[in-house]
Order: sequence, then structure tokens, then C-alpha cells
Amino acid sequence: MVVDVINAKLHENSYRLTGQRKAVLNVMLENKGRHLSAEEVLWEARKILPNIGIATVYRTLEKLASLEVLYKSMFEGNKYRYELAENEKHHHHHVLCLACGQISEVSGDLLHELESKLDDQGYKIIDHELKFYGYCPTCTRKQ
Amino acid sequence: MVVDVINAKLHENSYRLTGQRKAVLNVMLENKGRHLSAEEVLWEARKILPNIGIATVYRTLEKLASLEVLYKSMFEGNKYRYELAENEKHHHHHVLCLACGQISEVSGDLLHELESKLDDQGYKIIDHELKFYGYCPTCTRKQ
DNA sequence: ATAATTATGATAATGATTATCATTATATAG
DNA sequence: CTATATAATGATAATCATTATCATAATTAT
Repeated sequence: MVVDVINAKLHENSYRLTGQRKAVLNVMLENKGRHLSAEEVLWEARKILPNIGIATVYRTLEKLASLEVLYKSMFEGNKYRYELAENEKHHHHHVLCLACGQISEVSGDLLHELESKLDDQGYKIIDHELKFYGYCPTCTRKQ
Repeated sequence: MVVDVINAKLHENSYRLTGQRKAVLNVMLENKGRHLSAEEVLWEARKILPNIGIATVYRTLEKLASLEVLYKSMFEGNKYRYELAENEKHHHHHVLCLACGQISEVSGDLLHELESKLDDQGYKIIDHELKFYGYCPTCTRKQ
């Protein structure tokens, strides 16, 4: 999702883009494809705005997630992580390496069969979340 | 996993089954198919042992999960939920109703294609976790 | 019977997150 | 342009789920 689309979305939701919020959003834009915790976002944002508060970062991340500019998920450690939602309604999955902790994305949906099955059972599926746990190619080779 | 299998597993891990631990395990056995939070387990266990402590419940749940007697996962609300692992190594998925909050299970794996794809890319997949979000048949009909 | 080890329960502590509030910044009305 | 209203911020208190600590109890080993 290019910056223009994001700005349009924020505008249509009357979301004022203050300096602090821009800083948070820029951190996420500069870290496309990465999954950052709130604290990591704080440290990055403080490089731009040394006085930005943790509460502001939390509020901003939460709001951007609710506006579907960001995805909010939890991998390990009872801590939320955020990533830029680069494609509206596109769903990718994640693979987490149990050795080095790297979080990568898996393209391809392939859940149609399961969702069809649930449709058949009367469910109305809105969203899904799929995570694989294992070892990345680098750590697989090391073993 | 019948009680016998569970007891065998605990025994081979030298896990002493005290009265308190039995109470927690019984709560999980009596709630097969349900996903209980630690607090819910506490309230149920207190019907059997009124003085059981929350710390004991947490310690027991954590240990049983590590022994793969229970599954530990998180659905919503930043709180872990536990369920009886009824079939060793069997992986089912979950569907969470966004209206009533009910958590149901989805049989059928169907992730082989994605896991094959990851194998091809050099990953070694150990585990996965799949959750669907939507509306259950009852709430779907109400809408 | 005694000593050592394990388990328990109460509660303090931890960490992530959210609520509160005084202050600051921005938008709107006059 | 000024005054007022509203929104945002940052510091910090509060919340919540979970874990750590510790004194005591229970169990096991000698």
C-alpha cells in the first residue's frame, strides 16, 4: 500500500497525522516486511522524535491497526507485533524460526478448501491467521 | 488421549500427581473440546479444592502443556487458553466466532501444499497454528 | 525419626498495555 | 486576530495476566 493510499485512508477516517504519528508511520514504512514490537517502534521513532512517549506509540499503533493500515499479531512472548498492511485484504502467512526467531512471510493462500468446508457448515469466515513453526533454511543447514 | 495414556506420560516424566494437580487435570478432562483460561480452570478446580492457589494452577497448566498433555494457545484478549490434547501429534484448527466468542475446532489438515512449498524453500516445519475468524452458524443465522 | 526434596499458597514482582490527567498543540468560532 | 473548544501528547499510575519469591506443608529418602 503506497503512502498515498495510506494517507487517503487516514483522511477519510479524519485521522489527524501529527508529527508523532508520522514518525510511527514512517518507522513502519521503513520496515516493510518486518514485524516490530511496540518497544522496537518506540526506539526507532525516538531517532526521529527523541521525546515521543510510549503511550503515544501504543495509541498510534492500535489506531493504525484498527484502520487496517497495520496488521497486529502475536508470535511468541506474549507481546504484540505490528507490520505494514501492504495489500488490502491480502492475506499472507508467517513462518517463525524456532532457532533464530526470524519471522518470514509465506505467500499463497491455499485455505480455500478449509474455508469452503466451513462455509458448508454454516460458518461465515471473515479472516484467518496461519503461522508455521520450524527452522529457516539457514538454521536448517546448520543442524 | 485416555486417562491411562496421560498417566503413563506423567509417570515417564516423573511428574508427581498431587491432589491439586489431579484437580486441574480433571477440570481439563471434564471440559474436553473446550478452551479454558487459567482463571476458568481455577474456578472449576476450586469446586473440588476450595483452597487451591492460582500460582499452582498456572504452574500445573504450564507443565502439562510442556508435557503435551494440554495445548496452550491464545485467541483473543492477551490471555492464554488451554485445551486437552486428545490425540498425540494431531493438529486441528480453530474457528472463533466474532459475535459470541465460541471457539470450535476444524478437522482436516489440508496444509500439506503449503508445508511442501516451505520444504522446497529449505524450511523445516515442526508445527503450525491456524485460526479462522468469522461467525458461527448460530450467529450467522441471526444476522 | 530425621533430613532432604518437592509442592503449595499467598503475595510481591514483572512486563506489556491501558487509563488518567495536566499540559501542549491544533482547529474552530467570533 | 483572539478566544474557545477540541484533540493529542507525555509522564506516570493503574490494570491485568503471569511469574518469582518465600515461608510453610507435604512427601520421599535415609
